[in-house]
Amino acid sequence: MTTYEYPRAALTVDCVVFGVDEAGLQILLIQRGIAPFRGFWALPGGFVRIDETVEEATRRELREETAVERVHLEQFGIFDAIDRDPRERVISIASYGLVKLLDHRIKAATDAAKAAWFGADDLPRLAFDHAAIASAARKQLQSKVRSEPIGFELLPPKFKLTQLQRLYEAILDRPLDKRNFRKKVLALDLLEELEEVEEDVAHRAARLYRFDERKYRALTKGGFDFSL
Amino acid sequence: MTTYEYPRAALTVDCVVFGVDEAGLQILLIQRGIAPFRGFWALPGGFVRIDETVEEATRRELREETAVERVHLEQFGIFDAIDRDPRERVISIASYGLVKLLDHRIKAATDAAKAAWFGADDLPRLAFDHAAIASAARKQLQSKVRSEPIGFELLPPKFKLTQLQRLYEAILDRPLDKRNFRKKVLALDLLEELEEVEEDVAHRAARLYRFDERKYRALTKGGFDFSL
DNA sequence: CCAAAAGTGTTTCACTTACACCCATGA
DNA sequence: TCATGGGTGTAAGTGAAACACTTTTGG
Repeated sequence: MTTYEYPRAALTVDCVVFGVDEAGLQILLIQRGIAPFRGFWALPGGFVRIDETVEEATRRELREETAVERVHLEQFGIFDAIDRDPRERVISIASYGLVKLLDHRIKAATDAAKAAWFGADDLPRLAFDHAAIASAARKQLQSKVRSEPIGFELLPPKFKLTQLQRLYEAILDRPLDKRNFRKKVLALDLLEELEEVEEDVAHRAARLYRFDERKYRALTKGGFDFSL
Repeated sequence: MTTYEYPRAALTVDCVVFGVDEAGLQILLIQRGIAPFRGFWALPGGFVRIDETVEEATRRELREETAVERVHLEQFGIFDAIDRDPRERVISIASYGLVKLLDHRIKAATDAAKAAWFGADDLPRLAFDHAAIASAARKQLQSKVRSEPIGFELLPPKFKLTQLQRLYEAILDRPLDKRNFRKKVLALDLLEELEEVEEDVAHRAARLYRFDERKYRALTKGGFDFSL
């Protein structure tokens, strides 16, 4: 059991990094410099080293390839088709990541590896089976957002309810009723209403809110329903 | 990219096989014949070969170690702590499996490897991190059973509603109201009511039902709520 | 005063929950 | 006739969905 009868598959991680801006849900891609799929856009990712966990590998690859550092990660699937990589047998563990776009918009563009954001509905042709991975990630995000308040990971610390609503609309890909949305999200009692309001806008200033992680942790034991 | 800078982790699969009988939810374990953890009970599983998918590896290991053949499998997690295997770095992909206990009750006991069923609440001390894997599998099963009718995988083709209710009670680990359960499960319109009834029982004979996979497939696009 | 987004309640309908008794069968 | 599980309906409460106008601000 310390020697092996069989050759091993290689293990990689791939990560679908989501951000949201005015244009909706965005995904971070890198352009490959080497074959196969040279010149194609692809998900950031790479091989898992023997002395790191899967999450550590994912964070390391994101740092190296896209300079993304603060990111909420969730593993969501395994991609293991025998021929998904033409070079050799590679099994990939897929995660999605959520970042506050403003933090990362510029960094990604200035990193050595060519990285860029694309609209989630408007991805270029991707290397390997990355299109399938990205599509699975969106489905997973849609389903996860109903049972956990992960959406807040995508917003700045202070935000207005309209921003939050736009975020959920982008993720769920359907319009939500304003009054019902506010009623429900406030009823969860996870938001702290701040004194501050928006400034310098040509219309009524919006009240700002902050996600109250303390209240969330208190609620989280027992699970709850976040569906909208 | 065809040679590697870094040594590779080994990739394994582990499977939490669930069955249900009168005593409730059961889990299938094998007793280890070799070190480490010699003599301990463990989840069936083993190394993934280079020419098989993760699901194929899981099915192969189940066949080899427990003679379990017909099983509904779902991957649910990755166990990747650096030191989870004392021999070397091993990353494991965990699945749970659902079997009709009657099919497998005897086979498991007669296979070469020593295998046996244990009450899910009454597991022995397990090898490696298998206790954590089994516990995660139960949680996952509880949550999955709310969104998909996987419970039927655990029952014989023809069953009575009381059996189905006992099954859900075993999985969810709480009592359910008989009238509400029947109302809801019939309202889903996934069951075909058979002409046949139970026989040779010392009380009123129960009507038998069959899961209608056709109707399920029709409903499945759009997703639905199976919570009880 | 106009444009643009913020903010606010009520009604309807569907679903969930709680709850107790009679029925059929074999021993 | 008794013991055992099978089978049935209703009322009250909760949550989801639909829906339109007034407020505030800067230009």
